[in-house]
Amino acid sequence: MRILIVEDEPKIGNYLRQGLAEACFVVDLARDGLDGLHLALTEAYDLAILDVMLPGIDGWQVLQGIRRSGKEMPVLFLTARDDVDDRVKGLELGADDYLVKPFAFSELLARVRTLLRRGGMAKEPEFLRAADLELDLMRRRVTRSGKKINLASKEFALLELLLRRRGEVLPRSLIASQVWDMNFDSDTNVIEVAIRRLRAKIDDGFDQKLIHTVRGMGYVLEATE
Amino acid sequence: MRILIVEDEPKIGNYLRQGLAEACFVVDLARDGLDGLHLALTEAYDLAILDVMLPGIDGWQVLQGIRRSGKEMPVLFLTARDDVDDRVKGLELGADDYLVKPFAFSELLARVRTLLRRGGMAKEPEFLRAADLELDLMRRRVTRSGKKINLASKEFALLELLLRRRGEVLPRSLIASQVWDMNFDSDTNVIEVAIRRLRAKIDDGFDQKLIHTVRGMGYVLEATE
DNA sequence: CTTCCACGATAAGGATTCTCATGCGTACTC
DNA sequence: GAGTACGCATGAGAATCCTTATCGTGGAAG
Repeated sequence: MRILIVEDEPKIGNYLRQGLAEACFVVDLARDGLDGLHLALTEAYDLAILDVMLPGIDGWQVLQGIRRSGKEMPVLFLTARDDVDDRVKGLELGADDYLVKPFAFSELLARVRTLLRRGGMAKEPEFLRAADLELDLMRRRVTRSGKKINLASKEFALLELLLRRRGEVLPRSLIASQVWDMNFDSDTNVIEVAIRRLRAKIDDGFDQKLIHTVRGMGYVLEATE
Repeated sequence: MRILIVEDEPKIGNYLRQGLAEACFVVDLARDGLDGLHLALTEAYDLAILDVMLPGIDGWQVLQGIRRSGKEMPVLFLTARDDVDDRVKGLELGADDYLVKPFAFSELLARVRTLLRRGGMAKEPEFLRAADLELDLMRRRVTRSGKKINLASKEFALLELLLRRRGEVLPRSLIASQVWDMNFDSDTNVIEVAIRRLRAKIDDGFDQKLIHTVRGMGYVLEATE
């Protein structure tokens, strides 16, 4: 699988190249937008990773150039934390996914694999919803009935999992593996505690409870009444 | 690559099978020692993952049976946190690596890959040392001049990295990627803070400092005088 | 030699997350 | 129906880790 990286910061670029090479990808690295676009048009890649902020022409323009040429490989955008609008714009222009800097390499790898598996079709959704609860994946923000709710990172990860598999009863083992990178320790109740904290933030004070306990099975997020 | 798992707890066994299958390994799962040994002897595996506590014959006996038959594939042991002696025994019997339950799946995967890459030769060391500092990888314990030092997990990971590459100057970017799963955020000083905490525990109060700052480069652990 | 600046050290504070202890409710047994 | 065991809920406390702010120091430039 061939991947094109367009990234001007040498530290990041080299790290990505090295990390992806170790994961058995063939990687080309371009240091600016022009080089990147040129490579993208003359070579055949299965995926492109574009930084938004680039010297010369920026990531959007590279993306536009790629799409105009008719190339359809999936594109993953790298954006700075604050430039939310950039992210929206990138998705509108035809990016398939985005990643906010700073990010964990494992996160990048996971997304790269996902994009390659499904060939770039079916973009990442931007929102997850259930009843009046809304989770904004891009902005990493959560609201219920329009009211902003602040979630810590574990809380967010847990809610994201519950929402992605809304209606399914998720056993603890699954939750542990997804949110905690797996932990077979039975003598801990981190999950209960985390659920408790999450409930306090998204269910307490609301009539309609969204998180339900299924005794002996696990937890579901459901908007049934 | 074919992997044999011998694990009686269904939760763990299934999870391992699934996770390793997703990582493109061919996996067989045995629920007890006898089945496991039988499979190990009749089929050809590139690696075996053995739980110590098993119904019927235990993990050591399976290992002994494997070795007696002349099979040399690498063996990774899974042990409970408390049974330290078990771990030592396992290594003496010819295991190549061990993992303490509970563990992160990513950790397991990393070790599996390492073992497969080097074909099981060259066992994991049990200790890392520098001057009078000793890090016990199995017990996850650290002593200096024989005095026990309690380290938090990040501190331990950092010290382990420094010790594994003792004498090398490690740039921040490397440390960040290894200990923090990479983080390109420049406006944080987590590393300095972590180094500080680590120094407080292993260098403060000792004449011979082990952690040295190399201005503009990074940090080294060295026992030079 | 002095000044300035970048880099690192350090302290303090806060946020997050885990552990532990305990309470409650449900389901099962007798 | 009473007793009991188990699973989950909850609260309190602590450990760990990160952020921010400030200070110090070494090295380069003038």
